[in-house]
Amino acid sequence: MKSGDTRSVAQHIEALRREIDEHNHRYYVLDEPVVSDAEYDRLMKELSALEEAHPDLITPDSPTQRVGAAPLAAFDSVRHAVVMRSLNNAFEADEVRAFDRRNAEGLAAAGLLPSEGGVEYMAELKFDGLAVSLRYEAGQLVRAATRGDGQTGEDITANVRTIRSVPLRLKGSEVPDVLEVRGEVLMTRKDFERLNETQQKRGDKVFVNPRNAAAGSLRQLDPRITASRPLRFFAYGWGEIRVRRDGQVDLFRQEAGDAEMPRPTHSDMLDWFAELGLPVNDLRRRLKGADELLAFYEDIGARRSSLPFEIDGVVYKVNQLAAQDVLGYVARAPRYAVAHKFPAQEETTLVEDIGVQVGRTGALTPVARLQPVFVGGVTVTNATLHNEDEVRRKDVRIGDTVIVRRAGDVIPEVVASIPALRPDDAREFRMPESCPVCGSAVERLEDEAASRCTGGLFCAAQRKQSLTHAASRKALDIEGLGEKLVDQLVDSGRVKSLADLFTLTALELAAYERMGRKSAENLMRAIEEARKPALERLLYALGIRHVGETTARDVSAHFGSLDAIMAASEEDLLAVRDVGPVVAASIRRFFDEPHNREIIAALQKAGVEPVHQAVARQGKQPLAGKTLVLTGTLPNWSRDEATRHIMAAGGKVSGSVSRKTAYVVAGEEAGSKLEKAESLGVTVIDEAKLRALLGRE
DNA sequence: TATCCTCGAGTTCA
DNA sequence: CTCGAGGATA
Repeated sequence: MKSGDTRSVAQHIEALRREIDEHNHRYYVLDEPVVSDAEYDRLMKELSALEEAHPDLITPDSPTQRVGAAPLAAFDSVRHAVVMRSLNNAFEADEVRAFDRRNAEGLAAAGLLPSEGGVEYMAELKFDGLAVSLRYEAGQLVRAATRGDGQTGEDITANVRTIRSVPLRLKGSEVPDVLEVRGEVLMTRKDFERLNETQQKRGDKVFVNPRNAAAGSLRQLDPRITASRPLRFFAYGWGEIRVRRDGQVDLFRQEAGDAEMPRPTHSDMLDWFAELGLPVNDLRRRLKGADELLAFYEDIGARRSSLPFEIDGVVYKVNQLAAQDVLGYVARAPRYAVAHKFPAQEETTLVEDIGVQVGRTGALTPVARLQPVFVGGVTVTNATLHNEDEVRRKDVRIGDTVIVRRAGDVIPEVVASIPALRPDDAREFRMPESCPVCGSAVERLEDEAASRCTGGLFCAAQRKQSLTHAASRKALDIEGLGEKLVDQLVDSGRVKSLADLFTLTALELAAYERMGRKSAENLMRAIEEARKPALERLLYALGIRHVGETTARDVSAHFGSLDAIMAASEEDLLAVRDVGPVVAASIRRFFDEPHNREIIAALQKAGVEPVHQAVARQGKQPLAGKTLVLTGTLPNWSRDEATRHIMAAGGKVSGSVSRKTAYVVAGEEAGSKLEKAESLGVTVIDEAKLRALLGRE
């Protein structure tokens, strides 16, 4: 081969590499690709083919060489040229104010008077991932290491090379001779979920959270596995830096207090990293004084759940590097920076016991009694475990340490147990064979997840729950009949069924605890109003299995009176839309039960008479035939109000998003339904748009 | 029969 | 909100 040929091939290869690097940068770092995946693949193929033909021209920084290394036996340890420090934490606003005050005083004492508006800071996100250090020499990525104890970490170069957003060589012609970049490796929530889906399909281990998934992926001895995991990287700091100046190599080490860094402020440094092609997160601000820092914290906190990745707080750093040097370090952490943490969304705690609750339908629900733990802003002591299978699946035992979460939602959830921390005397949960409240037999039907108490209304727990259900807002709406009072009424034997409620007198009520004359009168008035319920409300209040709000409404509208419903055969019932064999049989069985007939007779005797409201509301029906889904908190309407308005306009409100959903109405702190809507391409509107659709401004 | 769409039921803390 | 399960539909 002629040497001229080789040079032109080498030039061609280099040009291809530059082009691919640029596309990589645009795709993985800037998130704005300019070529199709197919075009990108074509370039990669062309490069591979050329390299295959000229193996001598392969260099380690070639984009084809991300996954090259063979599996390791173990990780080598690496000593960091400059220690990787940790940050002091702040949880309260006062601590942040104190931090700002200390900085202002410290700088003033050194003659560095803060500018107008206070000390300048760089505020950034605190990613919930793994801290790593990347070492570039002459622009080439030569080493990547975990944080370890701060002095010494593990060599994870082969794995980090597979992370697409980490450049194998720095961009630009003036790269530093040495640059140690510090940053965080993490996984986005979406990537995490997708990874777990494939893991589950393959029967592989499912990860508890994105952080663990990222940690597990980074600690693979086989880089090919890491390459298949969707990891990301964000740069936020640095260790050793050497830059050539006037032909001389200058050494810059922040900790040594060296005079001049390549750029004078922390934010300039991050901008410089971005110019070198390193991923730097956009959510960073230059701010002045404690008030602006706290406002940033609030703002990020409000957006936390909608960020693509998990963060556990924000970080404030004094922006002037000269000022950072003046403030210096205390013990392991810099004085010029602080991590302002959000309340943890996930915590570990101890399962002290697993109790059992009896629901309205007799379902026995295991509940983990937890050692109180502060998660997501509240102290959690109980968490449902749903059913026996769930306890098995999560392998939660009494005495276990578990991970507890309050995700997007309010309700605490046991995410997983940590078997490694299990004591020898940990006990497995056994579903009791008899009801803990009434002692009746417990049965679990085949193909059902729930175990049920067979005691029916003989069981005090079920009686109480059915009364509470009947009094609830969507049923008879009896205000003032709370859990405590129901307990007393049932325990005293005064109220055995729904009908007994309507024979109560104010005088009688006053005898119960915490029942003054005023409360008793209010309750009597609420009971009085409940004597004329809409038919669908009464039907719902009866608590027939499989008959909820919607079915009660459909059945009421179809038959028009309680007598007609009671007289309907299973076949008649099947004619109602959305009523199938199971629901029809359940309704028929309820009214065949002599005890239930007695209760209804007693209700009628007590003057309870349902009215069938003709809902034949004329007028405009702009949402006729449309299904809407509500999520989050609307600015002016409650969920119920919005539902009423939508129904009045002929629309339906459903609880879950599907392709048939016409609109998703999203308010503040919208949850997973918003994401689902976006993935299905369903139109998302806000309250104002909904009002416009309803024809009211 | 499989798949999608809804509905029902249970649930925490302040 | 999420899961389980019933009902409708292809």
